Amino acid sequence: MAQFTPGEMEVMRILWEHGEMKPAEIQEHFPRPIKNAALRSYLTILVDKGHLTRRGKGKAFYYCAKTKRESTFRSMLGDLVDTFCGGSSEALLCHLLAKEKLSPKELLELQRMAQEESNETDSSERKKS
Amino acid sequence: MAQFTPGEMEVMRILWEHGEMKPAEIQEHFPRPIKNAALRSYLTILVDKGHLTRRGKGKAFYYCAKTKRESTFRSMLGDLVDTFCGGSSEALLCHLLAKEKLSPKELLELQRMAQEESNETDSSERKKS
DNA sequence: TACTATATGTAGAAATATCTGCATATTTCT
DNA sequence: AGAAATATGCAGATATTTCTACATATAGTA
Repeated sequence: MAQFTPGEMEVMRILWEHGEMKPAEIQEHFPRPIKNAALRSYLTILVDKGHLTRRGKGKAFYYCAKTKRESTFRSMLGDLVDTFCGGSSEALLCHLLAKEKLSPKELLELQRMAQEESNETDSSERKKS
Repeated sequence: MAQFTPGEMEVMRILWEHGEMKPAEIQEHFPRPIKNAALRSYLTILVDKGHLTRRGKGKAFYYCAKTKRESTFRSMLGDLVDTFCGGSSEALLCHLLAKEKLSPKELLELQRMAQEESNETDSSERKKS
């Protein structure tokens, strides 16, 4: 799905975090110094690719992420799992378990919290019906 | 550290899997049709960047991955965690636990296996001393 | 109105990634 | 030696990413 260049990725990160912004604001949050027009060329490309929307508001244009953070995360995580874990996210889980060195008790507690959170998400999405 | 383009990534994957190969062999394993010379331009760039080594063997040059699969994995996983999990790999673990829906028993078993494997790796690396 | 600050539009330069075509060299086989 | 198959060398075309420079537009204000 998504395949962002490094510069595009920075823009998406900033807009995911802060919501709708105009170029000058994004520029301030950029992790390295960048000229306004250079930044705007990223924005134009991202709009063309359908990852951002743009609307005039007062004097300036405001940009907003259309491609969702979560779906990008899933897509990139999937790519990583395909490349390095033979497509099995259980293998990735295994890798993290080896690295994290949690006690069995801590691990079970983490699992409980994780599944609680995902249930909350599910039920809030179920409101629609 | 590493930051591979899509084409470079394919080459690295193939060499990580198969070891030392010559261009025509890599070409056969490439996931899409690619001309020999196009593939070789990837190889030249990867040698220049220090990710591959090259040595003459018989008529042809053979290429071998110098940048390790594991370190690339760690680096890319780290980037993903920085971008989407606030730098905490525990947050990524949490995400996977929510998705995987393992029973507590299965989870603990997985942890046991994961930590055993990583201990084996540790001790084999310790042979050097 | 004229000045200033802020935005946008646009053309295109520079660097890099991807790919093509063709000439040349080396091995192998007859 | 001569032909066919296999490799390499290299020049450069094409596409994309990243960036620069400058012209123009618009709002607010002295």
